[in-house]
Amino acid sequence: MINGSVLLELQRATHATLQLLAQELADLDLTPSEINALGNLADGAERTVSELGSAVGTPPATLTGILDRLERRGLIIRGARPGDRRAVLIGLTARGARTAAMVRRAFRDVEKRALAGQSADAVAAARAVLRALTEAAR
Amino acid sequence: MINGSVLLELQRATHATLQLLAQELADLDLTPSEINALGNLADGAERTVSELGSAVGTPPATLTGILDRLERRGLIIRGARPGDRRAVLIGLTARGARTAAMVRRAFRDVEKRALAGQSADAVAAARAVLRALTEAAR
DNA sequence: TATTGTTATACTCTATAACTATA
DNA sequence: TATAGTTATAGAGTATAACAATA
Repeated sequence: MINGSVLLELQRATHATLQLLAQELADLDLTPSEINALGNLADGAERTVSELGSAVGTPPATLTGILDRLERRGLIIRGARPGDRRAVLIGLTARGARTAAMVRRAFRDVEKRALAGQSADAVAAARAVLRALTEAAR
Repeated sequence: MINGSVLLELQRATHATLQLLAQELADLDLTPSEINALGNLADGAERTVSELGSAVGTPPATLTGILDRLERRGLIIRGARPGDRRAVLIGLTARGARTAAMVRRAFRDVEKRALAGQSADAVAAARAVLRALTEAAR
């Protein structure tokens, strides 16, 4: 039964949750990609463009535009990586960190609400499956 | 740990598998959205634009453009629904059915390969989690 | 009046390849 | 030569609102 395909369900869930997140964060005026980028940066660690790209799943060329907008809005800064001046380190500004914290909270809220009826084991299994799918696609 | 967020892993897995699928189906020259639409239509059942839209997770206005291209390429046909001439029924052409079958096979291949190391229980749990996320976002 | 789908608009995302700077 | 990132280009996806046809 193709409509029970894990991949179809995966895409359905992604679209649905991204729209919900964009709604909940409507005040911040962020696109799905911007939400995704900030969600990944929310831990405060700096990342190169390539590293962030592989975390969010978009190629560097696409990320450039997304980062341009985030930088123009004062949410991130681009800096040089010591020892390799080709690489660009992406970091959050103070304002970006506050925004990212709101994004992170929205993530948690949606997860908590959506997964309330699921056992911890089921969620752990789901994570493993998601990671396996991601790994297989490299 | 935010980078263990289920939602971040969800988006990562979706991006990664969609790119893999587009690669494997490169000969068909389909975009991710077209792959998603054909994957949903592959069971041969006709659907209205709204129904297909909620299955793939895109609003009708977006779907119109995707369906325009699929129709121009002779993969789908738009027909009227008996009894309600507002609705448009989307069906596969013979050629579209063959293309959809290839899409479906690629889905199965990717799933089989990616989930080889996962137990049936884990996959079932993952499906349940995906459905819960989808449901929560309605 | 409400619903279904399409149009219109403006912007964002995407792939690809060419380019610059650095290694 | 290879790598990191940006730019350029053309096309695809998106949200929103307005619209036509039908219910």
